[in-house]
Amino acid sequence: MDADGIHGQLDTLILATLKRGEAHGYAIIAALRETSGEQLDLPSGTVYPALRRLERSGYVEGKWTQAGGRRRRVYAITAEGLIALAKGRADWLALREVMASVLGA
Amino acid sequence: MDADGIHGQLDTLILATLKRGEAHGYAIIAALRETSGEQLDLPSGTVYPALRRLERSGYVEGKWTQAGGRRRRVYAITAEGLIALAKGRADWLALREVMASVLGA
DNA sequence: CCTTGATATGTAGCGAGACTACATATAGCC
DNA sequence: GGCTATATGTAGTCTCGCTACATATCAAGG
Repeated sequence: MDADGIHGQLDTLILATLKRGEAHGYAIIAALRETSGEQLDLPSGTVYPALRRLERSGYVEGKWTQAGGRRRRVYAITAEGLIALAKGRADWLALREVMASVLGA
Repeated sequence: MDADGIHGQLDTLILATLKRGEAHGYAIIAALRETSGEQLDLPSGTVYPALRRLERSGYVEGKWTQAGGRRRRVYAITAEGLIALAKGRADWLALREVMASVLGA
C-alpha cells in the first residue's frame, strides 16, 4: 500500500509510532514499513509536512541532533499528542464499526 | 459520527448501499443512517456531489423518476461499480490490517 | 390559507490532506 | 569519482468532504 490508502489516518500512525519512543522522520518511515509488514511505504513528501503540521499543533516536539555529520530532526510525542492519539484511535474504532455494519461484518 | 470521519470511504459506503438495490440520494443518506445504527448522518452537500462523481466515473447510473410531483434521481450500481466496490472493500481491509499492526491489535 | 417540517436535489466556496516531482546534502562503499 | 543509502525539505496540484446556501414539492396543523 502506498500512502494514498491511509485516508486521514496518517497522524494517528505517526503518533502511534512516536509513542514507542522518539524518532526522526526517516526512522519513522522505516518503522512504519516494518511494523506494517512492508505494506506501508510512505514518501518523504507525505511524512515531513505531516511532522511539521503535528509540531505546529503541539502534538510533537522536534529538536535538531547531529549523527556523524548528518543532521536529524528528532521528534517526541507530547502530552497533548497522547490525547490526540487516544482520540485518533477512538475515531478509527468508530469508523471501523460503521464500515463493518455497512459492508457486512 | 459526522461525515468528516469517513476519510475516503464515502464512495465505498455509497456503492455498498446501492449494491442492495437502486436508490435516490435522500434514500441513500437514510439507509446509511440506519445501517450504521444512527452513527452516520451525511449532509446532502457531501452525498450529491459524490453521486455525480460516481456517475462520471461510470460506477453508477442515474435516471430521473417522478414520485407524486417530486422528482427523484434514482441511481443503480453498474458492473464497473461492482468492481470498484470490491476494490474499495479490499483497500479497506488492507488499511484495517495496517492500522491493527501499528496501533496494536 | 399559511406556516412549518419533512422530502428531495443541488451549487459555491473553502480548507485540509496527501500526492508527485524536485532540490539539497552527507556518508559509505566500490 | 560515482552510486546508493541516509536525511530533510519545498512547490504545486488534486481530490475530498465541509458549511452554507438556494430551490421546490408535499403533508400536517393551526
